[in-house]
Amino acid sequence: MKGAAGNGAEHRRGLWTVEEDRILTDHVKVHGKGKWNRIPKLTGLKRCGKSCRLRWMNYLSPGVKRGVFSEEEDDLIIRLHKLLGNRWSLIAGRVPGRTDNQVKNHWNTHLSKKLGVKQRKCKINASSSKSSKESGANSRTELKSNDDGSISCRKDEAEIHNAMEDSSEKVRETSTSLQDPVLIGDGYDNFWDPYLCAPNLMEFLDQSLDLFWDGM
DNA sequence: AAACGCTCCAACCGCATGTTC
DNA sequence: CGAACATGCGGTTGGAGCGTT
Repeated sequence: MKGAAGNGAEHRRGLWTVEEDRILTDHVKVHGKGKWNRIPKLTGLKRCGKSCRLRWMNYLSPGVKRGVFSEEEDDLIIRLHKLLGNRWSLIAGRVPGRTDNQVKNHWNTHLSKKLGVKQRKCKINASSSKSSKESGANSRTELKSNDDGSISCRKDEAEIHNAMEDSSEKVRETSTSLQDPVLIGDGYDNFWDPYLCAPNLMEFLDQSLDLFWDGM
């Protein structure tokens, strides 16, 4: 795998064995999810907590669907990606049984080729991990729908405000409503950034999906 | 049969944010 | 309030498996 930095030599790396899977599954069944960093100590697994979490979330969790993606799933992912960009966790949240990693892999290996889409970078979600390293900061922005229906976002409010201001010109030029969405982006001819106009993410998604289903 | 190249997915990394103390 | 720890995310990559030469 990648460089030795990070978890140290005390942790095993690479593919999980059946025995490791069994130990982790047994532990989660008994103790539940969470406190991943304690699992190696408690179980004797020579894996870091992050690795345990990832293995459970992406493979061992009973909710995870295996096997090939159906046409319907493909279609849903394509539409959601058009709406959300590379926000894989959000997309996966709308595709039952699929994880963000599965969706991301499927997009990168199948769907992007199928559609002939260049890997786009979200306007706000600007930098790759490499450029993040170079700049010393990750400018990723994440949308989250809260219980009260509002949207919270992992980014300084000032930056958010600036981004919105920055885009306001496009907003004025291109749209004032959901029926006439905000169009930005480079990979697609048009990209509608929900971040710029949605008061409520899930409501927005539902509306948007409806519009896309109707419009296609 | 061996060597090579390609595809695809599991897993890793670095970073940001959230939580606890 | 700040430090330490825990969790979650997206980008990237190693390598198993398969097809081709």
